Amino acid sequence: METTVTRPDDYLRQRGIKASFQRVSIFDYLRRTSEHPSVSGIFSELHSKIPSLSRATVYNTINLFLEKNIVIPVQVDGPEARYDLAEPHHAHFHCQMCQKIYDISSEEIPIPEMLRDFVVREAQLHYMGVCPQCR
Amino acid sequence: METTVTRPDDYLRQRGIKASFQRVSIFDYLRRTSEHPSVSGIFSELHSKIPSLSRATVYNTINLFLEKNIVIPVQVDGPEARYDLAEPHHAHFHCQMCQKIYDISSEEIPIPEMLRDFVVREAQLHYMGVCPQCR
DNA sequence: ATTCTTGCAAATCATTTGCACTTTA
DNA sequence: TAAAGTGCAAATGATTTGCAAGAAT
Repeated sequence: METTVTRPDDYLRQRGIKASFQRVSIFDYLRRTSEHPSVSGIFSELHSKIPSLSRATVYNTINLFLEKNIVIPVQVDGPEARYDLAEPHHAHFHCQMCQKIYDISSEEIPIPEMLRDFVVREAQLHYMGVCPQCR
Repeated sequence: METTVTRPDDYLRQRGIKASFQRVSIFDYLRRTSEHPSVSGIFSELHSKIPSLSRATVYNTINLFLEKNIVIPVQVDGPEARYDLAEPHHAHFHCQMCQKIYDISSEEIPIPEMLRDFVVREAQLHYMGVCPQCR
């Protein structure tokens, strides 16, 4: 049995996004990393590969990805927003000491009866506290 | 049977916080409102009652409350952070059109086995999408 | 009297914007 | 080649900081 993984550029084009080198690189990095990076994080990572890369482009791209529901903001108490690829029913643990964000495997998140008349696009389960390394 | 509600100033003192007029007012407003306000929201609301109030004081107070786990940041994709009183196992729905945040009554949120060695201070269940008024 | 809090103004930092240039389809 | 994306630098807006004056114990 063979698994076919959609190529990043096709994935973007399927969503009506022109697959520029910068956008593909950013999407690709988000796919590979588990850092849940901020814009600065993405910028510093890719700046070495793409020296001409500008912060504004990273902001533009992230905003585009947010619009198209390709990424979601991850809850952090801090000055910079941090992002993750949008995968429905995804849980996170945010360490309040070291600011690291862990992915948590969780069962399906239930949609309460109360949200009957709402369009629910995303459900995030978010834990906060102190991770084992910081205790 | 009589219900005793802790007075705001006692609640703060119990947590080692001096109960200044500004702090009590801010805490009190967070208790009364269901706006999940930003710092500007708090400031505009209280500015009429306390004309001398400064934005810096609201920031100081919110940061103090965050440290003491009295408030939590609520996930919003937008420029300003928004806050709510910390009540464990609390769910929110964030409307991506009108930016309103609804409180959702939800069952106890389970703590996954995977977080055995973590100190979990808060668990938030966060839904995003479009509310009935904006559909 | 000492210590902590407030309020102002200036400083900082994240994010957005305008515009000339470059790339993609 | 037309339409859309990029990069720079300046602008904006949220948050933080330094410090003098004020309040609490």
